[in-house]
Amino acid sequence: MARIDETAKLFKIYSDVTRLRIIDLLTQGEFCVQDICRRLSLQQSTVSHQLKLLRDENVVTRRRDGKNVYYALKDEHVRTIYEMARSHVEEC
Amino acid sequence: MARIDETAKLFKIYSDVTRLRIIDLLTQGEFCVQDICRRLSLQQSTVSHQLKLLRDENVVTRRRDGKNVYYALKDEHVRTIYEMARSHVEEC
DNA sequence: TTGACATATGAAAGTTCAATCATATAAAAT
DNA sequence: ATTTTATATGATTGAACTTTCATATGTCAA
Repeated sequence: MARIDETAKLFKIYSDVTRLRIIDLLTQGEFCVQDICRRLSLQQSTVSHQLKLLRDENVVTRRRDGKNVYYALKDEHVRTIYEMARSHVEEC
Repeated sequence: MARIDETAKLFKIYSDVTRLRIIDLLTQGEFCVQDICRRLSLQQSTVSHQLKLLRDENVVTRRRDGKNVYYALKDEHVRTIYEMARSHVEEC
């Protein structure tokens, strides 16, 4: 039962369009918050809130460099999950 | 953009504990609505509503036999996605 | 040390979604 | 035909989630 809860949680973090757009961008590399805002036309607050959720679920890593904070996908796992889902969607 | 929307939708259908419990049960075979209710201790209405969502997203198939309606996982795709997510959770 | 820029975060507002209730439809049994 | 059993579904309520607004925190430059 706890296993199913965890699985639902895994799917949930990827189930929001804003978060998925951020993840999609991060497949291209590391970006700071501003970059993400500009590229995706999102408010800074929205992005920071979603990045916090992604961080809490170990989807992204955080690195501060001066005033900027850079985010990147945590590991290949994340990339794999995203790519797999994307390719599954293509097939339909 | 439409691709990302579709991907989010795919993740969303798997992101609810009740739906995931139903999917988990259906990995064992075909069950009618009542069976699902009994096995998972859920109300008939709850189960029917969730089965409708799963049907709309092509996760399950429906087969009527007399008064009963039997549901099963639509294809191996669904099984693959679920198994993959589960095994990913195990690793953490 | 003050001002400017970047990010984070609490609270309120807005939105989506699941469970429940009531009821409709469908099939079989009497 | 009517009752019983199984399933589906519209409407409502309540909870969970996302966005926005306002503001706080952190870093650098002047």
